[in-house]
Amino acid sequence: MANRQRSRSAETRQAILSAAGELFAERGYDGVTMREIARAAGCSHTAIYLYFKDKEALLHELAVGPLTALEAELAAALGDVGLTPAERVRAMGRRFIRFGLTHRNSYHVLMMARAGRVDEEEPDLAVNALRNRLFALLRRGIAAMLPDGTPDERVLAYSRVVFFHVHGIVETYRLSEEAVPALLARLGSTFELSLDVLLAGIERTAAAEAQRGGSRREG
Amino acid sequence: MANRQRSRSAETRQAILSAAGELFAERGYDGVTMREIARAAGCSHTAIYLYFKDKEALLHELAVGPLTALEAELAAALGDVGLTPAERVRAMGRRFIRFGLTHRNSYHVLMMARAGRVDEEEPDLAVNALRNRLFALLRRGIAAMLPDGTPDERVLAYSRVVFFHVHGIVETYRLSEEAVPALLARLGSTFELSLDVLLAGIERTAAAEAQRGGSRREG
DNA sequence: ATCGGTTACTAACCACCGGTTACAATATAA
DNA sequence: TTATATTGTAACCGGTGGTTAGTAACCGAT
Repeated sequence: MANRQRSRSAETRQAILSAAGELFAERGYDGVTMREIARAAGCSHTAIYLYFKDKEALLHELAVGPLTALEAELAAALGDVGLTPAERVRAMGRRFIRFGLTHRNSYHVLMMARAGRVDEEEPDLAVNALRNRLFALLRRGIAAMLPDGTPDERVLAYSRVVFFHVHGIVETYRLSEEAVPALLARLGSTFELSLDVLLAGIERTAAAEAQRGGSRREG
Repeated sequence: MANRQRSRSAETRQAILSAAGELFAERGYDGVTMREIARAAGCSHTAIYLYFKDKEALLHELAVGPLTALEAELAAALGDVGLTPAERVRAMGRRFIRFGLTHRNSYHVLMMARAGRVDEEEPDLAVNALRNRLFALLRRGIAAMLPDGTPDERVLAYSRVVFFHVHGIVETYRLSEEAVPALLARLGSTFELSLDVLLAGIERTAAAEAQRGGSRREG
């Protein structure tokens, strides 16, 4: 049987993936060359192209796992019935921030996936679908904390606001040399304050909006 | 006299700067090569190294002007006595966002300037000083809208929160293909909502904090 | 046992990058 | 006119991501 060849191939593929994962995490996507990955994986750099279309495809494949895990985390936060709607959004924000700081390369893939690619095939689509699902989870969380009957368009707007905020936090420290635990020890309370401000602001603004809308409907 | 040479040299230098400015704005720093800049400037790529240490120094020199203009804009917003403190912070946020979206490369320089460089000389320091001054302006704006007697440490924390937010907006659309006017037409009201949420959240959170602090002091 | 085809892989190469060096042309000062 | 800066370039360096032509090992079938 062809098991011998098959497993050899799978091992090489896995070695490439592991090596690339470690190196990307250590020094970032641009800071790592295909030759380095190959050296760490114990093959020539051309062998990588047998298993992955190009460097970016390698990164994409590495990102899908963590991103799927993030999706599960956000879904869990969204479904936590022991929390108020606002607390659920806070939990989602916290997890999103922690994820972004921990899996910097995966986060980058998530953000940089071009929305409207035509010429590509699978991997970009997978990431795009993932991104849409993540944003949908966020929207559901936001919708639950807004007054009943808030129109979809407003839910979308508030979701964007939340995204801007947490994305800003992640981006601010994405390239920091500081390890995540140290970063959270130093700035965790600032991040919490940030979420405080965000949620309080949404509640207040949305309430004012609802009141305006209500009185306008009455008048 | 040496005017002939001097002006020739100045012209070449300026041609390089103009070409690089246009190309960077069009296709981004990484998307442009020194050879392209040289071609557009009408010289060989090695000539660029006569006037600029390296590609990054070219970008830095291009960024100093716009960043200084931003500083003036923020200072003007901060000094606008016709506005309430919160409105002044809103004006600063608006200008910061517009700047970030309009001068994407300069913005990038501002954000990426490594804080603690040892081996570098002038240009990095200039950008760093600029960044510190910009953040100081923001802090003064925030301090004015917080309750009297808010400790510096809290002012800093709230300033970070504001920065996270506006930075998140800029980062979200930094790589968008959309032109700035189109972007603002489509999302300007979302950005305004975002600033609404941010300012309302700060006021509410800071008030709650002050009350806690006050009652604690009283008790 | 061996032969043909598939699989797994690589050496050599491509065009290009940012940056350096050794050298030519020209304008200026003496 | 001659010596010296100034201004510029061609050729090169080590490196990149990626391609291609070719090889060695394995596999199933005769």
